[in-house]
Amino acid sequence: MRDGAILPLIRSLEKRDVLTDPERAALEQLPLRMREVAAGTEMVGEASEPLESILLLDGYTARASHLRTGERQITGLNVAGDFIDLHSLLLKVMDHSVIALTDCEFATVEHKALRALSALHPHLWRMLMTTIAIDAAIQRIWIVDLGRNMAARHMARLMCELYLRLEVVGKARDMAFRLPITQMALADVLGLSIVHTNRSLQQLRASGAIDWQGGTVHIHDWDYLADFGGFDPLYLNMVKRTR
Amino acid sequence: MRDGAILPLIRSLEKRDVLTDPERAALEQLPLRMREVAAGTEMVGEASEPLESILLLDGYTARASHLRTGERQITGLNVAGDFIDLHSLLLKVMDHSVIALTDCEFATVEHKALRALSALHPHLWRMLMTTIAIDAAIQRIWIVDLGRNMAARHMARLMCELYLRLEVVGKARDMAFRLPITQMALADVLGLSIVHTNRSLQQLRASGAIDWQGGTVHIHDWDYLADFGGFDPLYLNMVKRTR
DNA sequence: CGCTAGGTTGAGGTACGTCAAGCTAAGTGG
DNA sequence: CCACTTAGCTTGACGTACCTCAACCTAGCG
Repeated sequence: MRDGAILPLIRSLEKRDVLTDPERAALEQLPLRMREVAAGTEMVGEASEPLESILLLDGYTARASHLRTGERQITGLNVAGDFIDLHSLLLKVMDHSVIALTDCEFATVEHKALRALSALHPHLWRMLMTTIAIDAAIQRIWIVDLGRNMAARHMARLMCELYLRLEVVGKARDMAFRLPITQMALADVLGLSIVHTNRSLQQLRASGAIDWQGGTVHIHDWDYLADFGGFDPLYLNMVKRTR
Repeated sequence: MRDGAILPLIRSLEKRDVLTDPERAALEQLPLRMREVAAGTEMVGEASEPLESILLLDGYTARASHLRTGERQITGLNVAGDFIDLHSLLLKVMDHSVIALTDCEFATVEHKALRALSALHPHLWRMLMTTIAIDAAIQRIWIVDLGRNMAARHMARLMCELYLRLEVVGKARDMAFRLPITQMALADVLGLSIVHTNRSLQQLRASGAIDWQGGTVHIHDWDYLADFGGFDPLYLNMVKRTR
């Protein structure tokens, strides 16, 4: 499992730009420490100051913030291939926690090793910085959904987004993907109550656009789903651009 | 006006880290093209591919996304000293537009010049990348507010955020700052209707926490405002850290 | 076989939105 | 100097998307 562990990241980067052989080699030679955690584990605590970044290899993690009332809002979802908390290298103090929504496999990389990478491979470093900018673009879409979209449309767009992000790293195909999380977690993504999340989901099911059973989402009508949710994949920047 | 134009940016960066003299000089020697626009101008269009980045010197700009229904959601506010669309250097295609909410002074810098900077001053470059990460942190707070906070609390937290961000660049002091934007613009920030924005504002006024007249916000009771909104400035990363 | 986590449903409440009207202040033209 | 316009703010009445509470259902598990 150690070999090829970094493949999802490479796939994700190559969706947007060309990796040279030396860059690819540099990534493959990054000193990774392989780890696993069970669903529900807090992987990085709020206000902590990590000395390493996390590369997610399998499963789902969430960036979560907690209010004084005990409520929780998830501000980001990460999938295999995502370099979670690359930004902890820049910001030092975590303004949120990272939680494993499912059982997860991941690798940790010391900040030291990443800084070395930045010195030796400036273009590769720029590609990694680009992933931070893409995360920010995704957050902007979430802001639009939370501010101006009805629950079911918000859910529709999220499903479109997840499908494309998972497809890039080979975790989704044939209009289906694993999503073994609870409706409570989804509610915290959408900023809804569990009850209303359930009802919005039923609305999508009733429309024939998707179903979600046994932890697997099937998209039956992509065109309808994307149109209903107002999904435009531009923000995911899944276009290869020359350097 | 050309001289010292970049001062707000320098102030903003020095709030978080130390600038060496060569770094400071490099910033001051950036080839800037000074410009002004009137309130309401679209400064960068959605789906455009800018070849320069904008450094805001005075006024307010907003990142805005439009829905098919014609509704608008503002996903970010920028103040003097903010390097807007630094990320356009990384992402190429704009996923949103940038709008002047007030009359604005700004400078444009060619991407070419910024790339040169990245090669010559890697640490300075990291500081600029850090501003992207901070933007993302602010967006996460907005997601939390939109998802889980009542309108008046959301507004309270926003006012705290704006005060601190403006104070860093010398645009706010004595618990007051200029905010000559319309309630419609504020509504698009908060994801509310104009009517409800107005009523939430009145609630804050009635509580004695703030008032907002003639385009100037006065914070009468910071402690109450921060507590009511659940404001914790951690996410703004306004702490100087050694490199 | 009982326990538990998670999903589903109904009933009633609330924080919002929408529509419509009236208000104020600044600007414009005669 | 005054009518007129216009953008923005404010208020009331009413509608709705979503929340809360509470119950029940289902499947997995010790």
